[in-house]
Amino acid sequence: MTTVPSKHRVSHRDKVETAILGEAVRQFAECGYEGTSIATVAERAGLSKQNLMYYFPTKQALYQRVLDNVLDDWLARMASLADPGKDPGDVLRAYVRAKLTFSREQPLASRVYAMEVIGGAKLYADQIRRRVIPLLRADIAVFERWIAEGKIAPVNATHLLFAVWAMTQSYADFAAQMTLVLDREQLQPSDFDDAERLITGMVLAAVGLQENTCPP
Amino acid sequence: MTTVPSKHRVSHRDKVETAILGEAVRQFAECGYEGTSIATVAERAGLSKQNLMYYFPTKQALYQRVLDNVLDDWLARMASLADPGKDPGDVLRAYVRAKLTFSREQPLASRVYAMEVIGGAKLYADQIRRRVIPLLRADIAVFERWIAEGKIAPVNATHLLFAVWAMTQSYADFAAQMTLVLDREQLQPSDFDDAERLITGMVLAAVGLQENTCPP
DNA sequence: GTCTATAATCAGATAGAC
DNA sequence: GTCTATCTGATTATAGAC
Repeated sequence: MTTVPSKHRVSHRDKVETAILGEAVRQFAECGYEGTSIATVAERAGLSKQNLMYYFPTKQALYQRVLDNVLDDWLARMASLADPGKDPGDVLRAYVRAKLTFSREQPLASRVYAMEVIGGAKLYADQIRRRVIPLLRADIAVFERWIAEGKIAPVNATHLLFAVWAMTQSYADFAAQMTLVLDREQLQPSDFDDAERLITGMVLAAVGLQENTCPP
Repeated sequence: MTTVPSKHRVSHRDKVETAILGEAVRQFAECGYEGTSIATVAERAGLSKQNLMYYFPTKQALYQRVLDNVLDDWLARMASLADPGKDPGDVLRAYVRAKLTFSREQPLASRVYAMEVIGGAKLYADQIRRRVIPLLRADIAVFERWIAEGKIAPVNATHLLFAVWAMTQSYADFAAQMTLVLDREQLQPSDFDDAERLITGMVLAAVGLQENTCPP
């Protein structure tokens, strides 16, 4: 049960767990929870199924750990971006950029989370309630305060956040369709630059911080 | 193999297939392809698993039919909305409304499609290439023509379409998370009204057809 | 078209030697 | 910690009577 304290900086257990989790997030993202077999994950991580189950006693435990890691990473990037004291334009730009960076750097993580939510979040609703919703509500409250102070145009703050979430998230989740439209093997850095420009422009125009005009 | 021509307006086969497909789309949306068992679908549709397999010889055949129906419905709603001769504002409003209506009326269909794309569209990439991409490309071309004619502001038309797609689609796919934020059992008609107002406002502001200003 | 019966396979999980 | 061996249950799919 307990582990002997290791003198190595990175224990063997950590190394093996990292390898397992790296393959697990890939499989869960591609095939979903039920479509993923722990035998496949084990094989690609370079160990036997039985050995994997020494580190993660059940498939659910593995899945929960993957989701926990996804959420940890995401929360670390997104926490306390929205500060009512900062400039609204700066915050909105940073917000879009941070979410888009997550989609670019951790597309598999994004897809695992998306699949869980689409399926109704039956296994993870409680964690979302506890860890995600408060953050989203706080962000919405900041937007609403700016509106009350007349710093941004009076839009529906909740749905504005939904919109930002959706637009940025889709560059991970719907990448397969986007690459078909763009006729590429995979999304390029320049695609993310284009996305950031367009989304930022949309959001700023929506809240009255930027004017997009037609040429006369 | 072949069916005797029926004198009934709706054949027995049609009725049974409709019942099966109705449960199948629900199961595939909730549990994904691998997570769905045809035995469960059959039971909820009121027949035996073996009987279901008389109508759909394999699980894949059932899944393909579900996806085909999803796409048929979506294409019927979205085809030829973007007409370069029409008023850009009217077209964009209609586009947002049509996609949002689909998310409200057919959330399960939307989720099945989303899961397939997130997983890499391994089974359905060809159909998407043949039936979806041309439509999206045509829409993009219309947007670009309006830009060239100076009718809307010069934004990246491709990513504008991605944005509209993402924002509207998310009211089906991410409904589970939205209801947690909004603290509701399920999304209400008023939520879709709010969404339509915000998204339409964002899109029109982005292309310079509407000014959103802060109060002074 | 619907049923009973069953084949064939594969999954997650456990036991125990080393 | 890692291995061999095995259990148990579920799943897709088929065969054939009626």
